Amino acid sequence: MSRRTGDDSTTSAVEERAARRRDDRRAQIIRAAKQVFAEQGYTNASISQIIANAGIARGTFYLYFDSKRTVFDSILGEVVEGLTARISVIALDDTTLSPRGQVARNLQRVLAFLLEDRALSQLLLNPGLTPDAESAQQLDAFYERITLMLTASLDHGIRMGLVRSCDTALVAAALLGAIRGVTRQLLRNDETPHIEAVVDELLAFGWRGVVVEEAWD
Amino acid sequence: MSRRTGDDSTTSAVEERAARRRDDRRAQIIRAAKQVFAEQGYTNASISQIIANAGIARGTFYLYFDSKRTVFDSILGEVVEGLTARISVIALDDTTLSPRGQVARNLQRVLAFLLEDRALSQLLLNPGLTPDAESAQQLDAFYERITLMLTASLDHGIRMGLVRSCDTALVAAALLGAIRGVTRQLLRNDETPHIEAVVDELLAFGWRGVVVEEAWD
Amino acid sequence: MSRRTGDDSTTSAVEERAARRRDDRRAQIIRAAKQVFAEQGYTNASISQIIANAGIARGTFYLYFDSKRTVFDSILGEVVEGLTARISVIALDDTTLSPRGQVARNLQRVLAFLLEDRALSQLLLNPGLTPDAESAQQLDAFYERITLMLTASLDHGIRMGLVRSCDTALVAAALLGAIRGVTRQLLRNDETPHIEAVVDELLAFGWRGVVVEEAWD
Amino acid sequence: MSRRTGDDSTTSAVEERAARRRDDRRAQIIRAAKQVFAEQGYTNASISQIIANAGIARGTFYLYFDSKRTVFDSILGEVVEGLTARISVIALDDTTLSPRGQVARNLQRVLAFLLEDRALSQLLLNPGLTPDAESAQQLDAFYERITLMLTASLDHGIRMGLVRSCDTALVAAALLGAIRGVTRQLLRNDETPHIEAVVDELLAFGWRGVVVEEAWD
DNA sequence: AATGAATGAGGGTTCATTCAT
DNA sequence: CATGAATGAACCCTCATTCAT
Repeated sequence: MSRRTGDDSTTSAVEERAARRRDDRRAQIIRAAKQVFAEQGYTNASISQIIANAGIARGTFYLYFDSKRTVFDSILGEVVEGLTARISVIALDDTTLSPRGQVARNLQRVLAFLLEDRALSQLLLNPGLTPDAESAQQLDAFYERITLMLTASLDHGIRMGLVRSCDTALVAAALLGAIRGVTRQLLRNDETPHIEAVVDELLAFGWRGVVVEEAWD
Repeated sequence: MSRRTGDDSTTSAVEERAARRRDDRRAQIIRAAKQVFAEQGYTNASISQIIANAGIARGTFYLYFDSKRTVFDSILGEVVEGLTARISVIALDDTTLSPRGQVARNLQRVLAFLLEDRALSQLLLNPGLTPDAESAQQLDAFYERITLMLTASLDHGIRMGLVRSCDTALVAAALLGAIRGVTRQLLRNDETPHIEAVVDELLAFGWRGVVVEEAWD
Repeated sequence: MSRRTGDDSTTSAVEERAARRRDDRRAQIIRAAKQVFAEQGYTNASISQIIANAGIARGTFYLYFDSKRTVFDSILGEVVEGLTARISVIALDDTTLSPRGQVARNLQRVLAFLLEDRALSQLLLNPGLTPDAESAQQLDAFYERITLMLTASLDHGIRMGLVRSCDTALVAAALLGAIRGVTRQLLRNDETPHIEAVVDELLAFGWRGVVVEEAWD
Repeated sequence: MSRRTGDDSTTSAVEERAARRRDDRRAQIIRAAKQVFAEQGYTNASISQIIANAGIARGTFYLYFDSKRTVFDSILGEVVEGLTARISVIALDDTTLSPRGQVARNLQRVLAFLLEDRALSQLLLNPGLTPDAESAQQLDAFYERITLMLTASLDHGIRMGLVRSCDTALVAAALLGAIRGVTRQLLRNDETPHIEAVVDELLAFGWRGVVVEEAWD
C-alpha cells in the first residue's frame, strides 16, 4: 500500500517526516495520559480528560492506541524499563569506583530520572493508581526484583565481612522503602533539589545502619 | 450519624437494642466495604460488590451511608484515627523506658494494628486506592504529620547530642519510608511474623544509621 | 437473599406478583425490540430505539437482558421454536386425516402463527436482518431442517407411487420457497386474509401446478 | 457521474484513457464493496473493509463515491437492471417458441446471471442486507413488478383457457417464491449446477405440481 | 427498617466522512 | 489523483443513586 514512485530505495523525506509526526503525536498523547493517570488513577481517568489534555479529538486517540489500557501499559512499561536501565549491579572488584560510589551513582541516575517526569513517578510510587490487580503485580514484580537484588548484595556483604549480620530480606525492604520515602518527599516539594546532596544524605543514613563499623572507611 | 453519646437517662431498653442493631449493621457494611476497597481500589469497587459481600440489599446500604464516598471516608478516618491513637510522643525524660524502648513500643503497637486488619493496611499503604486527589491528600496529611513528628524528634536528638547532624526532614522521610517498606513486605507474606523480632531489626537498622555512636548505650 | 418471614412454604402472593411483573416487563421489552429489529435489522437497530419504543430507561433494559445480542437471540429462539412446534410430521397411515389434509393443517397453523406476529415473521423471512453470519446460520439451519423434511416426504411419496418422480431436493426448495413467497405477500397486505382459502390455493398450486391439463401438450 | 455518453468528437486520446482508468477504478471499488456487502450486510460492512478489499486508500473511495450509501445504491441498481434486462414478456402469439419455452428461456437467463455473481445474488435474495427500510423497498418494488407481470400472465392464461382458474396474485407470489427458493438452494451449494436441468425441473413443478395424477382423489 | 426495580449520566469504543499534503 | 491522519456523532454498556412497595 505504500507508494514511492520515482524514489531512491531508502525512506523518502516525506515518509521520514510522516514518521516523525506520528511519533510526536504518540508522545503528545502519552504525555497527556501520564498526567491524567498520575492525578486520577487509571480507573478514574477518562478518555475525555486525556484527549482534552492532549488537545485532540476522540477518534484520534484510537488512531494511536488500541484502548485506554494500552496507553497505560505503554507508560508503565516505559517507567519500569527506564528505571531498570538506570540501575547497574554493584561490582565489588571494581577498582575505579568503591561500592558505595557505585550505589551513589545508581541512586543519582534513578532520582534524576524520577524527578525529570513527576507524573511518571507518581505512577511508580502508587501501585494503587493501576488498572487492576494484574497490572499492580507488574509493578510489584519490579519492586520485588529490586528487593531481591538488594538482599543478595547484603548477603554478599555479610559474607565479605562488610555488612553486619541481619535479616537481609527485611533490611532490603527497609532500604527500598527509605528510597521511596525520600523520593516521595522530593516530589512533594516543587523545587528541584540538589540531587547529590540528597544521595549523600540517603547513603549516610543507610550506611551507618547496615555496616560493621570497623570494616569501613 | 451515630446517635447517643451523652446518653440522657430517658433511653429505653428498646431504643438501646435498636441502636445496637444499627451499629452492628453499620459495622457489617464497613467490614464488607473495607475488603472490597482494599482489593479493588475505590473507583473499581462497586456498590454491588459491597452489598453482595455484606449480604444486604441495595437500598439498605443507603440507609446507613449517604454515598459510596461516605463509607470510604469513614474507613479512612478509622484507620488514621486508629494509628494516631497508637503513636505516643517520645519523652526523653521518661525514667522507666529509654527513648529507643519508647520507639519500639510505638512500632509494636502500630505493626500489630496493621497486621490485624490487612485490608485496612492496604488502603493506608496505597494512596492510589483512594477516590480522588483530595482523599489522597487526607492520607498524605497523615503521613506529613508523622514525618513532622519524626523530624522534630530528630532535631531534638541533635540538640541533645544523641543524633548525628543531618538533614532531619530527609532522614525522617527515609525512616517513615523504611517502616512502610517493611510493613508492605510483612503484608505480602501470608504468615503472621514475630512482631518483636521485626521491630528489633528495624530499630537496629534505623539506629545505627542516625546515631552518634559514642553517645548511646 | 429472599426473605419470607412468617409465611407458608409455597410462593407468597407478593413474590408471585413480583414474578408476574417481571415477566410482563420482559415481554414488553421483547415486543419493542422485535418491532425495531424487524424494521431496521439487528445492526441498525439501536438500544435507544428499543427503549424509546418500550418506554423504559436505558438501565432497565440491561436489568432484563445482558446485551442487545441476548434479546435478539431470545426472539429468534422464540420464533424458531414456535414454528417447529406447529409443524407435525405427515403420517401416511393416519386414517382420520388424509396426507393432504395433514399438510393443510400444518400450513394453517404456521400461517396463523406468522400472521399473528408480523414483526416476528419479518425476522424469519429475512435472514439478513440478523446480527451476523453465525446468527443467520441458525435461521438457515431451521430452513434446512424443513427442506430435509419435505425432501424425505417427497421421496416417500415417490416410493408409494403418490408423487411423480423428480429431483426431490430441488422441488422441496421450490415448495418451501412458494410458502415463503405467499407468506411475504400476505404480510405485505395489511388486512388479515382468510387463512383457509390461502391454504387451499397454495395446496392446489403445489399439488397440481398451474395448468389446465387438457389444454397442453 | 460517468462522463461521456454522446461523445463529442473533440475527445482526445488522453482524455479517453483517463476516463477508462476512472471507470476501471469505479468497477474495482464496486467489486470489492459487493463482496463485503454480500457477506456482512450493509450496516455491518465498513468502509475500512471495502477499501482494504479494493486495495485503495480511504480518501480514494470518496473520490469515486459520495458515500457508503451511494455505492450500495449503485450495486442494487445494477442487479435490478441486470435482471430486468434478462426478463422478456411472454408472447402468446410467438410462433417460434411456445410460452413454456419462453418462460424457460427467461429462467435460464436469470439463473445464469445470478450464478455468475453470487455476491450480487445474496443481496438480491436478502432484503435485510439493505441499508434501511427505504432501500429494502426498492428491492420490494422490483419483486412487486415481477409478481405483477406473473399475475398478468396468469390472468391472460386463464382467459385463454391455458391456466386453471385460481387466485392469480397468490399463485404468482408462490411462483416467484419457488424461483427464489431454488436459487437460494443453488447458491448454497458451491458447485455450479446444470442450469437447463434445473429449469426443466422447476418448470415441471410449476406446471404440474408434485402429484401423480392417477393416484389421487 | 428493608427491599430491589428503575433511572440516566457517563464510560470506552467505532466508524463514516473530511481535508491538508 | 491519491493519500491517510483527523474528526466527532453515535454506539453499547455500567453503575451510583432513588423510591415505591
